Amino acid sequence: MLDLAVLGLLRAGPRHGYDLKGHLSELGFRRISFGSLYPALRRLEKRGLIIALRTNGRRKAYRLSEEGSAELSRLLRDESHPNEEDRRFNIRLAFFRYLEPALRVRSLERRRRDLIDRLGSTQRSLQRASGGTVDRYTLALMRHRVISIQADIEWLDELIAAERGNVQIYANTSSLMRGTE
Amino acid sequence: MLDLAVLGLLRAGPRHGYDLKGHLSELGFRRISFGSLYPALRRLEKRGLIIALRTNGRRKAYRLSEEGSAELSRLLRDESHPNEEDRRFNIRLAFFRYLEPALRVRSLERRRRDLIDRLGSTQRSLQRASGGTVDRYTLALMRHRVISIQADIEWLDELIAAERGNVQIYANTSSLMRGTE
DNA sequence: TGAATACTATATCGATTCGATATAAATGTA
DNA sequence: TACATTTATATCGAATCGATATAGTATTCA
Repeated sequence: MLDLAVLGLLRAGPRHGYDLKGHLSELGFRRISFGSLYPALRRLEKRGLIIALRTNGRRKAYRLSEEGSAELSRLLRDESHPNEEDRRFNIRLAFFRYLEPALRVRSLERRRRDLIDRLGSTQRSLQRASGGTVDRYTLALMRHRVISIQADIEWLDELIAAERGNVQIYANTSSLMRGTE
Repeated sequence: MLDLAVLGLLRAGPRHGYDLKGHLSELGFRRISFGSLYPALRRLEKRGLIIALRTNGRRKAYRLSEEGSAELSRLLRDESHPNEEDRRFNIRLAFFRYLEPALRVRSLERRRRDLIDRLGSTQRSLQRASGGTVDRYTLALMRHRVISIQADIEWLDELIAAERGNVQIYANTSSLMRGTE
């Protein structure tokens, strides 16, 4: 999963470890630690997917190799993960531009099916729980989960529509900038 | 994190491993694997926080010890995790009924501050990215993240209001049951 | 009845990831 | 100059994941 993120970032040009961490944060993957990032870099270097460039000072920059680029494509295409982790899908999406356009809609639709499944089972859980057995906090949690999944599916529908018809997404942005306070 | 979940579930009565997994799924923590659950049980048993009960057959049920109950309270109270993981907060919330009522609002408000922080930094990322440097998928991802955090904060506000005023939450449930299709 | 299939249940293994900590150079700033 | 912050890499033990093994029990149905 980190491999995917690292290869994806290096696809745009050479970067060193600390720099990668910064860009991952910008992308929203804030909790990825150096304790996984640096080992991942050595791992990828050993596999020949990235190549260390000597730079001045303590920095060790890496660039993507041919094999690395191929591996990135493979990971982006990869359909062997049924019901993949949210984080993993998000990382894939962040590098969607490197996925063959023809495969993008398919990938989004697969994600949609996963979420529909999840919605169903979460709703069933909720319905069982609504029988009065469950305390209000758990119930609140379950309800919020349903709403979140529904919102994710609607968002995905917009992405799919945009992908199909080249529709403009999110015409209005002002609400995104209001501070909830 | 798993410790918290296991202790929380056992608080309501003895259960065996497979059973715990099932209940975790019901609660929405679907991706917790046996590869972490069983080691966690042995870990907790070794620390004397849970006690194995002999049952018929292959089952090994566990019950919470006095120390386990104390540890659960401690973990629920725990404020040493600034900006805790979403998953961890959700697990704490699922067992909120075991947290002293006076501490509940505080805990929710701390979570709210964390989310406000996250909202701010995510919005700043988005604003930087909107300068035209970033592709549409990454942009879509960042925008969706902002919206999700805003929704989480609003949900939290309802929880806080309910906690303070004993207000009924979610009067209307019908929309939660519609299948998005 | 008996064979095939699914479900329940525990366990283990290597690899990955986390979270905390150490170290030190460069840079800012009082 | 002295001190704090930021940049940067590294390491360590522990937690978690994901896949796989094993085997008893229940269900199905030919």
